[in-house]
Amino acid sequence: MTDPIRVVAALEEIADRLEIRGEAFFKVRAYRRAAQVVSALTEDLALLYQRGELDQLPGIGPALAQKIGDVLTTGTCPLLERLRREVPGGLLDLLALPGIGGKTVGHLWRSLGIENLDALEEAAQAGRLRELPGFGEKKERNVLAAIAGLRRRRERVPLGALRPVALALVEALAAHPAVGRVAMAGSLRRWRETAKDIDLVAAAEDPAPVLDAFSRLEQLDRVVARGETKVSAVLKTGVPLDLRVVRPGAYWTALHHFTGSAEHHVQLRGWASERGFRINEYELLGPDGKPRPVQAEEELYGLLGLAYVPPELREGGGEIEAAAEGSLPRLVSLEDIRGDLHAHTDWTDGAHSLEAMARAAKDRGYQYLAITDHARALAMAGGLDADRLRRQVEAIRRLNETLEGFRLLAGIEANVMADGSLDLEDEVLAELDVVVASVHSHFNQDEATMTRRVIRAMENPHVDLIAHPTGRLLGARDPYAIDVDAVIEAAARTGTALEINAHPDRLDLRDSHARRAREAGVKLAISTDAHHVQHLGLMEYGVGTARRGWVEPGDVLNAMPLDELLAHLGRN
DNA sequence: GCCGTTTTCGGCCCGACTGTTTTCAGTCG
Repeated sequence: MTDPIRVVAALEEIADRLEIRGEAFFKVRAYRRAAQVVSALTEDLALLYQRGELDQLPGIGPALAQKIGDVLTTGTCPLLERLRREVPGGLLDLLALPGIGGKTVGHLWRSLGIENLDALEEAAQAGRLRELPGFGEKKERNVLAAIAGLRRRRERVPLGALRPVALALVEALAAHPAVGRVAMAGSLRRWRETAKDIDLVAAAEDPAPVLDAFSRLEQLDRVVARGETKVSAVLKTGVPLDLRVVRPGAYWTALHHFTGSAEHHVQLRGWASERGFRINEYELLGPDGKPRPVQAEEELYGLLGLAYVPPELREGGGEIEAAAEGSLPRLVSLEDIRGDLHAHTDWTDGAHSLEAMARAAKDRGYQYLAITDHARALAMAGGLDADRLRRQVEAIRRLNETLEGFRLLAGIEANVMADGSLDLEDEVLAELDVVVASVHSHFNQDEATMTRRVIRAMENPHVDLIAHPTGRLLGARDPYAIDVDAVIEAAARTGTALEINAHPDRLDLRDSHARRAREAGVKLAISTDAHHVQHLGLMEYGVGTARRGWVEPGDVLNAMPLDELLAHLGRN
């Protein structure tokens, strides 16, 4: 039986290809909507199928139920296969270009015979796009810029796409009887926001059977190189991957070596050599030239007279000096997090009810969850106007009476309009526990205008924090032009917190900005922006990013217990 | 393609913006 994720992917692919083919808008939307319904499902999709209850789901009738059933049992369906023959796959890449949608892709294909990114780039460079109705020179330039941006982003894959894959591979390896220890290394272990490849390190007395078993894993597309201790392969998703298998005695030095970063190693080896030590992939050699046994990474640093440097800090950003003088931060961890300050419900574009979100947060051991649905300017998401918001606040207050040891906070994600005003009146905002403000429109303002706009929003005394302050979508959209340092300065001055949006497609603020913010004394909120109960689990990505920014629990708004948080927000 | 105290056809979350137009199509959230 196929994974529900495959079903969602198939429905979305059908929608994309139908749209390119010029199919009726509402038909396309029916497939998109079905994909959303399936992905938000809390019941077991396969079970619903077996009971013949798929067409009970909202937006799913006999035709879609049939197709979902086909995909569940066979991995595909006749319509999808036909569309794959009729619509070139290269056109799907074009949909990822900002400013290009299904209709335009269809025109480009039918009028100019463009079937992929390269052909589009060539046509734009040759000035052939402006021949199309609705196209001009400016749009042609925008297309070229969009292609360049897409290429730049695709060199590295967002952490959120690779980490689960790496964890699954680690799990598969750990199950092998010959494997002692195994872990992911490289930039994934350092929680870097994107990665070029997956690095795994394992310990085994005899590497050969482990390498054999690994080479046969179904996730691999092909093995590129195979040596005594190493396999290089490419996953079916096209991501390169290295596994090294070393003898148990060399595991910790190998893990450390392959965790990096290169810059950290350069500095660490410099420090070590000044003290007569040498470090390589397999061992730590003392001033006497003899290897020192290393049973953990802590020991490696300890033998060199340094405090343990967590992987997230190993970037050559002053961590060696700090480890030497004992001034490394006590990094925030998942256990410090007491709640989540940015979440959506089915009152707007979230998948689940207030109660379901509250229960999920409570089950995670949280003390609180802020409901911050979209405000009215985000019309497509069903943004709340003052009346509906007040009704939601009432519903939250009522629900709180039934939730023991847990509190839903009534909030809003207000839109920062083009001029920096908000799309709800101050008197409404004053009734809320927490006000999150964010930019969802006019992304292409110049830097000065955008910066003034966000700062004006922070100057509103009701605004508690700015969500995803730079607006980027990893691998999809560059940040808008904004002077982050000016925003940090204004945040410090106005006492406004800045969000580290934990969604792995955002991670915004990014690590380096988070570090500058905390140094300026700005409070940070690590928030998931959950639109689904499962998104609450993305918190670890935000924490990873915060750790890379040297963030301590005391810097984090949602590391505060409820009463302290309410006092900080000025609401008791 | 789905759906129905607007019920078997004719609707289907909506408003702003952009780049192209001279009244609008396409995109975005």
